[in-house]
Amino acid sequence: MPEKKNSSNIGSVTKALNLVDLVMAGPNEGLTLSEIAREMKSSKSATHATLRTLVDHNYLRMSEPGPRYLPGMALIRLGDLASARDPIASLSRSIMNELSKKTGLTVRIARNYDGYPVFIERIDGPGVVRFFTPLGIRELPHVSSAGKAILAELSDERIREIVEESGLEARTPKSITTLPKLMADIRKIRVRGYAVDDEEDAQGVVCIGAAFYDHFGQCAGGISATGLKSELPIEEIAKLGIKILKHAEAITKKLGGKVKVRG
Amino acid sequence: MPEKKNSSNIGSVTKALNLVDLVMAGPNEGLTLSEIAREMKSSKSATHATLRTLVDHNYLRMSEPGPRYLPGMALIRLGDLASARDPIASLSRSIMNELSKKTGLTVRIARNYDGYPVFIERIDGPGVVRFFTPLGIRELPHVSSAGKAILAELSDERIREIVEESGLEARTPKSITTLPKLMADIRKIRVRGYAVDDEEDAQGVVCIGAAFYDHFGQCAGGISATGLKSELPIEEIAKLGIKILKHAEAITKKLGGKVKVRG
DNA sequence: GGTTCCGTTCGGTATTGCCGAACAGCGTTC
DNA sequence: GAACGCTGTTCGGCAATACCGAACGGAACC
Repeated sequence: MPEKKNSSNIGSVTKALNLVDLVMAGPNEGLTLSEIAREMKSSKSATHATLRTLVDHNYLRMSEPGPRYLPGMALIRLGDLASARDPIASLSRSIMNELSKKTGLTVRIARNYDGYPVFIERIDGPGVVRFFTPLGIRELPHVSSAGKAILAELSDERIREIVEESGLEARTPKSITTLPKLMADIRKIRVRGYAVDDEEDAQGVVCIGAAFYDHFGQCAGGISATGLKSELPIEEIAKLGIKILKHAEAITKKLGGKVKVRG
Repeated sequence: MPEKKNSSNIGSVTKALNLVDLVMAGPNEGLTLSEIAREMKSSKSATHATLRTLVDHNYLRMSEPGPRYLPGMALIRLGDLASARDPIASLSRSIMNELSKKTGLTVRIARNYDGYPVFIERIDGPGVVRFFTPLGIRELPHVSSAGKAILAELSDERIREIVEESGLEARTPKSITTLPKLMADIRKIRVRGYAVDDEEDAQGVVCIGAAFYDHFGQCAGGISATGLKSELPIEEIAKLGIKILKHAEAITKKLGGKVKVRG
């Protein structure tokens, strides 16, 4: 996913990084050299050289019997390091754990990336249900509680910009798909301090989120708790909202920020 | 850390990947272009092009005010994906959680990489103490319980090879530094099924580990629990060993392997 | 044994990534 | 205020180098 198609990038590096993404998106058994070369529309020899370089750096590894390429251990190493070096992720971890234990829900935090949420850490709930929630991806802001909590911290002007940029895609019949409806929800969020995603991203899935702030008073991101609709009756949501707001404030304090006063 | 200095690698890609490592090893505030160019012994313009490519792919990002380079969100994305795609890591997670909850210890699993342990997942204990335990790195096998548990599954011949390759570095006064002592410990591990690292890697830190097996009957890796020596009296260790062995067997079953019968 | 995939290696070509110089934006210092 | 040092950025020219295609060697399958 090359976000910006900036020219004057180094071609061989771009190719190598795209190749990593290709292997990551590939099947669990891995991909063969020929498959990769075909997909990359490049010669086998050139692809081979790139692959060897990536294998030498452990970005990829070869499967045990068949010569197939798989994700390598350097990716785990870099991900772990990046997570450990991210002040928001590392400072929030204990608070996320606490929230997950108290509520039994899956807890996530997102960074505020120019108004868009990027989830950077996740603590799965104890139940058998696992939510498909990839990390490190710039997500649409209007279909997650953390995203909406971040949106609510922006100016109305900036919200309109973002909506114009990326639209209001309907993930479910309950998704917010018009700007007036979104703004109405944003106003509610600004008053009560927490956001609710009631099956707006996935059917049967509810999540509640609140924003936290850095030492500049800027919105640094949002924390959210996710669960099944059947486990979260309406009357619980308000209570949970307050609880999540409290945990968001705890993160704000850890980041050295000022807790927002709500009227 | 380029493991093998294989020639005929793609230079610009190698440079780019080394550059990622450089930023990862750098300070939390990030590195400037000039600093990176100096360190890489390359011109600013060339380094700039490489950096831009990495930023476009989100491997790196720029710090908010000052133009400094920091780890990007793609690393978290790839690490999360790699972890999710690793069958050992994803199948073991629930078992690791259970073990951590029961014991209150930090639980880790390592893959068997040609006899060397590579830790791929970690669940921190509830306490305030955090152990510095990076993931995705080929570690020395003789200073961790998971490493020794994996070693015990190899032939004596292979163990000698590994010791010759990487030596027996002393991390603490209690580290095993001679082959006969290592072999004596290995024999004990083979009998009782679990390995103990009694302050052999770090002072005041104890860990206990056991191996698990894949459907070929090969040792796929090891699981270990880590805690402070003061929390783990000698008489507890045997009990804990049995407990960890049981959890290792649970992982073996999930991997479709056969549980080893011990005499 | 033939056929068809696979992965790997090897030179020739021209693409392309490198360098150094020059420019522009800040902050400090004199 | 102006000069300096440090940034990051851009541009053209040269040479290195990453590409390609062909050829080889091995495995699997018919």
